[in-house]
Amino acid sequence: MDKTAPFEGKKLEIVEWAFDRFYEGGFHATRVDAAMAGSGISKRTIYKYFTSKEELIEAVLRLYSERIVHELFHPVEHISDPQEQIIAFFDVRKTTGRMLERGCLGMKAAQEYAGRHDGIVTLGRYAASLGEAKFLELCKKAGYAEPARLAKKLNLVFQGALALSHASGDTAPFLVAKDVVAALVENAATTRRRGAKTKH
Amino acid sequence: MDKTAPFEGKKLEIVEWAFDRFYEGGFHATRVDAAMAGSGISKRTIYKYFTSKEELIEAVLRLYSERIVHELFHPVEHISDPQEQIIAFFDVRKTTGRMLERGCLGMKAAQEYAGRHDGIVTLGRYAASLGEAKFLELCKKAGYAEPARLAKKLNLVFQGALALSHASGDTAPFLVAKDVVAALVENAATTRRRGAKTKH
DNA sequence: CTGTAGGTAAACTAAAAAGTTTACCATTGG
DNA sequence: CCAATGGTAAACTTTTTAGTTTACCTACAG
Repeated sequence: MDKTAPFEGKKLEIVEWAFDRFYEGGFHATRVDAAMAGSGISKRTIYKYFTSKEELIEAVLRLYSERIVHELFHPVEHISDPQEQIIAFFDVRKTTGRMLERGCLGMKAAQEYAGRHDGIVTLGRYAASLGEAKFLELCKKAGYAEPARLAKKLNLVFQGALALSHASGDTAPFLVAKDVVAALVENAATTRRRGAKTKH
Repeated sequence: MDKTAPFEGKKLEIVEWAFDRFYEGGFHATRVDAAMAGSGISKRTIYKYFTSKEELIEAVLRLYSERIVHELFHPVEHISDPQEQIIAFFDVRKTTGRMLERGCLGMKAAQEYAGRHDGIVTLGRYAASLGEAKFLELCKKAGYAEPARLAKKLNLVFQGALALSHASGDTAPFLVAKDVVAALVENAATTRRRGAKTKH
């Protein structure tokens, strides 16, 4: 079976359960037993579908990438104006799930396994890069003067909100982030309309 | 001896060495042996000064709080204008050490030990809160209209830059952050001068 | 010279966690 | 009914790691 294909049946069930446990408890700190406790899934079954804890973690990170798209990007995709879409992205009421208040799992993985497991690090970094890629796409579409620069700023604010929401356990930092983002994109739009070029 | 007192002698030497190792490798992922390998300090000595790995980690977090003050706050303290001090804070050339490109150790600790070790979580959260407290102090001093709100924004940008610098391994995100911060404080200053009130 | 303080190195023990094996159970198609 | 499939539960083995013990080294005060 193709490793990059979406998971199915029991395998999906395992990965979905493990996803939440690792997300809450961290990878090293969450033991395989603890990760599956309460799921009704036996350790035997896990090792039938995965050769090691690390392989299970890789699967969790693939699921994480999918969920970023489905839970964060998809809910605002219908907004045709890219600038409005960017702002709506930071409006927690328009996104589903609890991913915003649990930090970036990709970064967590990349940090925990830096120098220890390349596959995990690569998948983690990839997931963590999806945000900036999406912002870049939207900034280009909006026709801002320096899309790459603005996308980096938006991603910075996004990562900050993610980190602080994680620390505090609620999404209040996203309200703060939305303010900052609104100022950034409105300023970029003004600059664009005036045809002026931001000097640095 | 007072636990909150700065460390001395051998104890300080142990904590300083462990600091870097835990910072690089994470707490759970870094074993006590691995943490002290190459230091010339034996495990015997560690357990003479600390009763457990967790107690050593608490000491590391106390050192981290001290270093935030010494390496991040102190180098810009001489700047009398609070607004300039805030901007200088994001100028990586004016800060010492490599703390900016290794993420927030306090957050890392609080996340890894959430629900596992209260002392570590408390110390981690405390260290992570020092930035916002400092920003709040400076925003008040500068006389901005909504100091708490602006301090939250600045902290958000700071945490974002910290996270991204950690992920990329260099401090380039702080250059991006500086731009965002400059826009934020300049806008706040303008608003203050005009006596206008930002609605939201 | 000698013993005490403070340390290293490395073997050891105990506990925990990864991964395996064995025994068993439930469903389903023939 | 019965064999095959696909799973649970729990005991087990192996590996890893926290923490301990033992033996030894070095500087130095008396």
